[in-house]
Amino acid sequence: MTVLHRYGGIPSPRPEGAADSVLAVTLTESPEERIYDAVRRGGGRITVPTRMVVAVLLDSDRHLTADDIIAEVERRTPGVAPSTIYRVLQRLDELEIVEHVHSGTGPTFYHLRERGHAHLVCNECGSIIDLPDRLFAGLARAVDRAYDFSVEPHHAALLGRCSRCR
Amino acid sequence: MTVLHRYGGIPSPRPEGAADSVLAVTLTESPEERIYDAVRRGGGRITVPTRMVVAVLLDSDRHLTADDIIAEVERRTPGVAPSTIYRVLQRLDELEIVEHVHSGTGPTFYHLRERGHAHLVCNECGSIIDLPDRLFAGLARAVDRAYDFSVEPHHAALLGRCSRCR
DNA sequence: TTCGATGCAAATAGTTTGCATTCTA
DNA sequence: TAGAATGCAAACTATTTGCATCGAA
Repeated sequence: MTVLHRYGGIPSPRPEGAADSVLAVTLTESPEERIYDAVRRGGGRITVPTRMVVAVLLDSDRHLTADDIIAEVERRTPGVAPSTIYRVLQRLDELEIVEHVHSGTGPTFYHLRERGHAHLVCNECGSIIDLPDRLFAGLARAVDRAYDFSVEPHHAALLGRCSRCR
Repeated sequence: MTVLHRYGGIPSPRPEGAADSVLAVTLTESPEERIYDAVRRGGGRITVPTRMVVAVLLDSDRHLTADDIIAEVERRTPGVAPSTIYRVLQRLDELEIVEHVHSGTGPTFYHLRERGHAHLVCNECGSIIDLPDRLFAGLARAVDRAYDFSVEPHHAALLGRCSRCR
C-alpha cells in the first residue's frame, strides 16, 4: 500500500457560513488568527511549531498523517521535533480545533475540525473517500435509541474495498 | 482505560444452522475438527499452537486481544512464543476462520468469523457493545450505491460514548 | 518572570521479521 | 523427508514521556 503525494492538495474555500462553538467568529480575522485566539483562550501560547502545524493544516485539503505534517513542517521550518508535532496536534485536538481519524491498519490522520466528515478507507489500496455525514444519520440514530450510545462518525473510518479493488 | 477479565466468558451455543463457505459442514465433526480440516485444506498443518489458539477462541465469547490469547495459551500450554500466536491468527484470518476488529486507539481484537458482528467501542471506558449487522444495512447499501465501495461492517468498530460515559 | 512549550533521547505498545531448528503430513 | 511452523531475538511503526532548557505573555 503506497500512497503518493501525502501532502498537498488545493486549498478549500473557507466555509464562511459555518459558525462553531470553538473558534470565535470575527469576520475581520484570518482563519489562523481565529485558531490562535482559541489556543490562547485555552491557556496555550502561540509558538513556531504551533504556527507551522496550523498553517500546514489550513493549506491542505488532504488527510494528513502525523508523518505528512512532520515532513511538511520540516520542509518549511527545519528543526521542529516530531514529538513536538504530536504534542501540538494533541493540544489542538483537545481544544477541538483538530480532529483525528483512525483508519484501521494505517496511521491516524488529522484535519481541521471545521472540515470534519466521515471516511471510507480501502483495505487494499489505502485510498480515502470522504463521506457526507448525512449517510451516517440513520445508523447513529438507531444506535442512540437502541444502546444509548452516541456514535462519533468522524472518529473511525469505515473499512472495506473501493471500486477499483473490490 | 483498564479492562478486567479480558479472557473468559460463557461459551456461546454453537450456531448449528449457519452453514458457511469456509468450514465444511459435517454434522458428526466437532467445531475444532471442522477448523482443522479447513486449515489442512489450505495447505496448513495442525500444531500445538494452532490447536491452542483455536481452543481459546472456541471457549470464549469475548472480544479477545492478541495479548488475551497469548496469556490464555500460556496458561494452558506454557512456552508458545507470542510471535507464533500472531502468525497463527494471521493464517486463520487469511483462511477466513478468524476475523480481526480495529478498535481505534486500543489493540485489535479477534474472534471466530462465524460469530462475527459489528461493534461499538467507547472512547472513554473501552467497553465493547455487539451490534446486529442489520443496523449497518442501510449505510452499507447507500455507500455501495453512491461510491461503489463495499463496506466491511465487522472490520472496524464504531467509536463514540457509551451510556455510562456520555 | 512565570509556567507553558520545546528538543532530544529513551521508552512504550503492538506487531512483524529473519533465521536456525523442529515437527507435521 | 520436504517444507510448513516454531522459538527466539531483533526490528519496526507509530506514538508517548522525562527532563533540562527555552521563550511567549
